[in-house]
Amino acid sequence: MTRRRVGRPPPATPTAGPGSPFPRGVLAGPSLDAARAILGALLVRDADPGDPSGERRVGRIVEVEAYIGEEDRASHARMGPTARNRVMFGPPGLAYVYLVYGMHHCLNVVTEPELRPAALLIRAVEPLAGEERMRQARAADRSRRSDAVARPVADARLAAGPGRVASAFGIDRSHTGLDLCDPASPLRLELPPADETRPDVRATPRIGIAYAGEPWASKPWRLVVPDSPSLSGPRGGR
DNA sequence: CGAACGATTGACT
DNA sequence: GTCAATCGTTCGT
Repeated sequence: MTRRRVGRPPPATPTAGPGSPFPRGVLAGPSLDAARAILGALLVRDADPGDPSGERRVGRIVEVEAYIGEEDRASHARMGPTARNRVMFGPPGLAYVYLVYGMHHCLNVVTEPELRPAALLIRAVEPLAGEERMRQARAADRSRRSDAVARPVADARLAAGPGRVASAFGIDRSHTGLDLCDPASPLRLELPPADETRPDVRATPRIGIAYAGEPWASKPWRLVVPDSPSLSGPRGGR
C-alpha cells in the first residue's frame, strides 16, 4: 500500500547537496522571531556510520512551540536550572531532548542568549527524504510497547507530532547538547532552499500545558504552517 | 525513600 | 469521546 509516493516534486533543485547551516544568530534572537524563521527550515539526520544501508532523513519543520524564560509557567525552566533543563540556560542552537510520559522523546532547539532559558519544541515535520528509514524507526519504537498493533502510516504523518518527530528521526536524550547549527553534526538544521517562498504562519495556544494556568496557557506561542498535511493532532490541527 | 505527574500517543467504546 | 502505557524528574516526608 504505502510504498512510494507518486507525486513527488522532481529533485531538480539541489535538495541533494549540502544545505546551508541554520544561522545561530537567528536563534539567539527573540524566541518568537526564531520560531517564525525556523518554520520551513530542514531537520537533517545523517545515516548512522554503523548502518551503511541507512538512509539520510530530511524533513521540513511545519509546527513549533516556544517556551520562553524562567517566568513561563509552562516551561521546564520554571523551577530554575536543574540537571534535566540545564542546556536551556546554555547557548542558542543546542538540542534539548527530554522524555515525556515515560515513553516519548521531544526535540527542542535552544534559543536566546546564554543564561536566558528558552527553547523551541519541534512539534511536527513534513518528511522530504528517508521516509523508509523513518517508518522503520517508528515501527521499532512501537513494537516495544505491550499494546502494540501494526497499523499503516502515511508518509506525511510519519513525524506529525513531537513524539513522532523524535521517533522517526531516532532522537533520544543522548542527543541533548548537540549543536544543531554545526554542519558537521549528524543531527542538524539547514536553511530552506533559497528559492522557496516564506510559508504562511498561524499562531495558536500551546498544546498540553493547561497546568501552567493563565496567562501562559493562552499565549499564542504555537506556530504552524497551516497548509501542511503533517501537523500534529488526529486531524492535523490548524 | 515514596509518590505524583507529565511540552504524548494510540487503542478502544 | 475515554483511558492506559511507562519512567525520569521533582518535591514532600
